[in-house]
Amino acid sequence: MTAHSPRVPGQPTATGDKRARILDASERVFARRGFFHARVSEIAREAGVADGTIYLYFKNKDDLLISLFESRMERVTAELGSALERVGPRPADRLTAFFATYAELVTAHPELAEVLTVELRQSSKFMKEYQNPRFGDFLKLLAGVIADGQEQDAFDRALPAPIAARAIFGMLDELALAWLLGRGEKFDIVRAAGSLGALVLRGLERRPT
Amino acid sequence: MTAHSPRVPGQPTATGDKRARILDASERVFARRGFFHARVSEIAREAGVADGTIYLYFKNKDDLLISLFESRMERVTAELGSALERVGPRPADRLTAFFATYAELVTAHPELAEVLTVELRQSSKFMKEYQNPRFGDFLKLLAGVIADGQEQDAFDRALPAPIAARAIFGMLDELALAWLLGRGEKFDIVRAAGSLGALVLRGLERRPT
Amino acid sequence: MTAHSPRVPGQPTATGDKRARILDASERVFARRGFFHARVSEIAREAGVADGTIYLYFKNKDDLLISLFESRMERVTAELGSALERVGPRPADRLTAFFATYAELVTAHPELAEVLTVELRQSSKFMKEYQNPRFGDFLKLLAGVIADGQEQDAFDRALPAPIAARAIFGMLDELALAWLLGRGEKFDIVRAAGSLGALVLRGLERRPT
Amino acid sequence: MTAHSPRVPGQPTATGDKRARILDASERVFARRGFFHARVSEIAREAGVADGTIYLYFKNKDDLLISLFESRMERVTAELGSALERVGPRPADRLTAFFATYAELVTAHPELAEVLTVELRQSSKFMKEYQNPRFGDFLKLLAGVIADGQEQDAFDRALPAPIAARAIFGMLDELALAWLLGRGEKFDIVRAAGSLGALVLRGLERRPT
DNA sequence: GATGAATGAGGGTTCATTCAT
DNA sequence: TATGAATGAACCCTCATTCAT
Repeated sequence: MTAHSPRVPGQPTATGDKRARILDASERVFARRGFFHARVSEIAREAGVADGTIYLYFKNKDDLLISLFESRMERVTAELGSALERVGPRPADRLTAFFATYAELVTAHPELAEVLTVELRQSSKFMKEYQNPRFGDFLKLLAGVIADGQEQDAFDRALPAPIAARAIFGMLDELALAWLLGRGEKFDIVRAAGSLGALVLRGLERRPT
Repeated sequence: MTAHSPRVPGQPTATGDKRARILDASERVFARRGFFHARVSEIAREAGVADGTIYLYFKNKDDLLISLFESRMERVTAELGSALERVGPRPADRLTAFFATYAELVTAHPELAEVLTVELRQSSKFMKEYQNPRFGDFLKLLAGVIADGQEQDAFDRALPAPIAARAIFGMLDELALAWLLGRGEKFDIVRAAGSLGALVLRGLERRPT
Repeated sequence: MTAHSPRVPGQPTATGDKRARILDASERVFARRGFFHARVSEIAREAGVADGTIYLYFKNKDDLLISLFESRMERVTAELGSALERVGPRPADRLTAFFATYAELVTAHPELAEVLTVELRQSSKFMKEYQNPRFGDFLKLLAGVIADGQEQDAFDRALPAPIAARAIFGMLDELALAWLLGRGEKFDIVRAAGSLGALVLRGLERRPT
Repeated sequence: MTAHSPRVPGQPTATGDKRARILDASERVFARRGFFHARVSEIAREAGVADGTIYLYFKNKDDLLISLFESRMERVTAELGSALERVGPRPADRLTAFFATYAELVTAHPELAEVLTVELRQSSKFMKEYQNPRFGDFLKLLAGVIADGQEQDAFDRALPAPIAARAIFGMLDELALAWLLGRGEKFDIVRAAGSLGALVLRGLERRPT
């Protein structure tokens, strides 16, 4: 590590470490309070840095949220991508794996889910200029599975793949929200996602005549 | 309606009219700015009343949002309810009508959709104590259709009806969001909802063996 | 009672009755909340009239306080005046009676005492233009007793009578305040006033050489 | 005092300086407008700080008033305490010094007197929970002088020392108020306090039979 | 006279952001 | 880089007062 640490993207540096700590803290605080009720100073305290330090790594509070989305959506998409690879090329298997893996991610990272579920939507509205490219990647991954199925004549073509992907995300997202808010009477989200996946698959699959 | 409108208790009066104007204004302003960025004074100006007047009808800004939800969800549920009645008793028909009617409501009332889609979620988080009974009614209507289908052996029983209802709402909600934000490249949401409804129906229906 | 009810000062009229109810209510509310924290609407509710009605009898909230002072100080001065008359002409007896009667008034009308003790002072500052003539009468009554004693060579002349009167009022006022705030551990204010009166009398009386 | 003032814990620092400036400003503004009419922004302007800075040092406007009381009563009690020490142990001398010093403090710090005289009373009512420990210390100092006199058989025992102290404070306080409000026709408060002190002393002293 | 719904000015307080150290 | 004290714009809400009925 030299005095002028070279910024290697994706490589943790001293700087990168502090940046990551701020992102982790903001994830917890946004999950706890929501974006608008979260205070920058609380994030700073939770990250163990001074308030001003946050502004060395992020332009402002909005940028912090956006950066958090990008960071986390990137991870989520990567995780789902490798899960799909593991199950092989068949669209039906991949779609099933998508549902299962998404549900597992939610249970493993409820704070992440809380932020993505609630705040992503908020932000997509009041930051219309922000195109959220990582969320686009996520949708493309899902749409790709569906488009593959359609091209292979395994899936019905009535619904354009991007719209189907969007609707499926809506299902999973709402399922996650219900699970997150239903503290106490929590249902089994992994099982529910499995049934939902089966339902969607049946709905998509072309019937042999 | 005579010049001296009779005071029928429980019926909207001159007072009810002002309350309604405030709710209408808040719907537009919340849709435009989002709840947090909306200023009470802007709602007042848009409603043609003084700032303080709002506080004669609503406890505070939060209560205004909650009241807006209750008012609008009640309407939406009523609208969907009568649409379901019109198509008769068959669960498959009712489910199809649900998808179609929801999409029509979104196109007819984009501001309402904007508020429900984006702010309902926000509020369900930061007002965890608020149980949102009207949204519950909405879900019950949908869950009832599914439960009926399951009882009549028309629909698969793998997924509990309330969870299926929740997931379907998520689909439609996300579809609405995509449509609302996709200014310019707007797809046909009614057609998309139709295809989605068919997909879900196929997924739910028990296959003849 | 004719249509234009003649305003006979000091005579209760239909109007006077409502005015009196408002004054009574304001006494209780000012005592309970203090002038600044008292709300006009609370006074109206307590008086059983509409908010606007108060403005038919009083110019504004300040005027309500001033009118309350005048009304109550008039009563207090009258009460003290007749007590002094009952004990005869001797300044020493009259001074003693003043202390005793003041203490009795406080115990009999704690709400009145609360208002006079706390709010009179506040108002004497922020309403410097208001000369408070009834409080002047009150002080004159007391100063008169002292001046009589001085003229009769019964009391020392070192202190001008108006200043002595003011100081004595300060004593009694502070005593009342201590008694009012000391809920629970209340001392016997009548006895304390008696001792204080004796102390002041000894201090005032010219010593036989 | 070196250029780099050493950080002695408990000693005023740069921070302490700003706090003191806010307290000084609030003293002037409260004296000028009264607590309720004083605006926080006016205090900030007068202190040469931003509005928000006040909230770094004080919880809210009420806390500012309370802190002002504590700060000033502490000073007053300290000043009176050292004056009493200077005149020696005799209760009669100490009581006389108390009257004189109090009057001198009022003339030297009229704004302080204005706040203590008018606002202390107000606050003791609407902040009943606030026990005002510094005012308690002040009263204890005075009560101590009287109790000493009573123990030494120099003063009459009819009146409990705390009540006598309270009454004497009432005298001085009312005297200060009359002096402060009597702009233009100001009497000589130091002389008046001297006469009053003599009066009280005569009243307290046990007569040789 | 009496009402009370409506008004709207006013202000305490918060908190994202800055910058001297 | 890092700090955190200081900033000051922004805003929700209160409540004395008015006036149409």
